[in-house]
Amino acid sequence: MARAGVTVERLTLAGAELADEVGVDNVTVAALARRFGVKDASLYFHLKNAQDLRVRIALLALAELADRVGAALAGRAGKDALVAFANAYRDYATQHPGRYAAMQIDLDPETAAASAGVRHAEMTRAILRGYRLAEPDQTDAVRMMHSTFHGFVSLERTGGFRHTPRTTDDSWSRTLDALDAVLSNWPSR
Amino acid sequence: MARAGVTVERLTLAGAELADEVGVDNVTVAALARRFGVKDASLYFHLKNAQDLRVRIALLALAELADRVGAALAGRAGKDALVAFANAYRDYATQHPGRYAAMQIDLDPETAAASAGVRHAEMTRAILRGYRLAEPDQTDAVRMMHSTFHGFVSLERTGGFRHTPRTTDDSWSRTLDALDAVLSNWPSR
DNA sequence: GGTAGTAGCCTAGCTCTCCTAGGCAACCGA
DNA sequence: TCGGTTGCCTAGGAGAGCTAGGCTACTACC
Repeated sequence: MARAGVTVERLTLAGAELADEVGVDNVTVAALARRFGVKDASLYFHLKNAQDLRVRIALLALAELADRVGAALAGRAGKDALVAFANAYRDYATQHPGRYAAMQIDLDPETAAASAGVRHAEMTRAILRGYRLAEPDQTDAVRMMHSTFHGFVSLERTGGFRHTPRTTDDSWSRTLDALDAVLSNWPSR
Repeated sequence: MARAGVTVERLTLAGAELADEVGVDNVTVAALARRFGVKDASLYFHLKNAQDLRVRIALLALAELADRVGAALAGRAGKDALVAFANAYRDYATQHPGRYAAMQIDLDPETAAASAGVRHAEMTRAILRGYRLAEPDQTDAVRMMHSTFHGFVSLERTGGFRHTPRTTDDSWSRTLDALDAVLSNWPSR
């Protein structure tokens, strides 16, 4: 009997594609096995369990997004960098909704610390260099920025903005203007 | 045989409690049936299916949150109203993580239109009256506000801020200051 | 080039969830 | 008091998650 050539890497990638097609919640070990023409039980040789698969997809997505954001950020500063970061972030979520949703699962601390999430944090802080914020304002600003990006993208995905006619692209652009404005003029205590 | 007295309302409430205890994803028809001392199949007399249950929990949560926010907003205006709204929102998410997570599920348009989500939108717009923003800035500001709240609360829940020592309460407070500042001085095109 | 060991897949089978079909008993109104 | 409806039941199928144990293809080493 010919071997299917299954590896954890191929499983994770196929799982990520599956997530983008049918949503993370519908990424099952059984469906993935079918995609490889293999029995579901066979995948437990490569994966600890179903949650392990989802965590791997999340880590892949984090790394991919960090790569994209890093590339978008190269050679830019100030508002230019802010907009590039934000658009790379939003574009990734739009093109890979399943991967983006997978990123939101709760990683345990050590896994999170070893993930590309750390690179995200560094890059977010790098943007703020253009705005000259000292601690603890910097941390607060990083958190606000991340909240705005994630919140907007997340609400846009789940249809939270659907009831108003205005295009989300326009609101996104103006939200970035507003974010730039408040970062440039961070209110003092 | 004595009847258990199961109703859709009681099921929804118990489902919401279950969601807060074990997470929305673990709210199963079977677990709910056990809680009522009844067979799982019996619940399908009251519920269409498992998704129906989750939608009902989401609608309950939306209504509860709208009530809280409405109460918090009474007699307030300007930044005072903004902070009251934001804290009511965040407190609800903290006290009812399962309900809050349930709120994020994608409702179909007519269900959403009939939900308390409409009241949320109205109240969010009401806050902005204190900031004197005209359309389309108002819509953009509403979206940014909602994004910031949801993003912050959501990241806080999933542990996105865990890697930095600063307390999230402090960052939250400063984020609201920043939001107030940018709403007071909304950048023109 | 034979063979021992391991890696990669299999079948069988358990539990759990979701859901349907069909049955019976408790309650309610006429 | 006697249908009719309501509320629960049992039985059972499909699919997901996962374990145990077995067979086979490849690899490495002599």
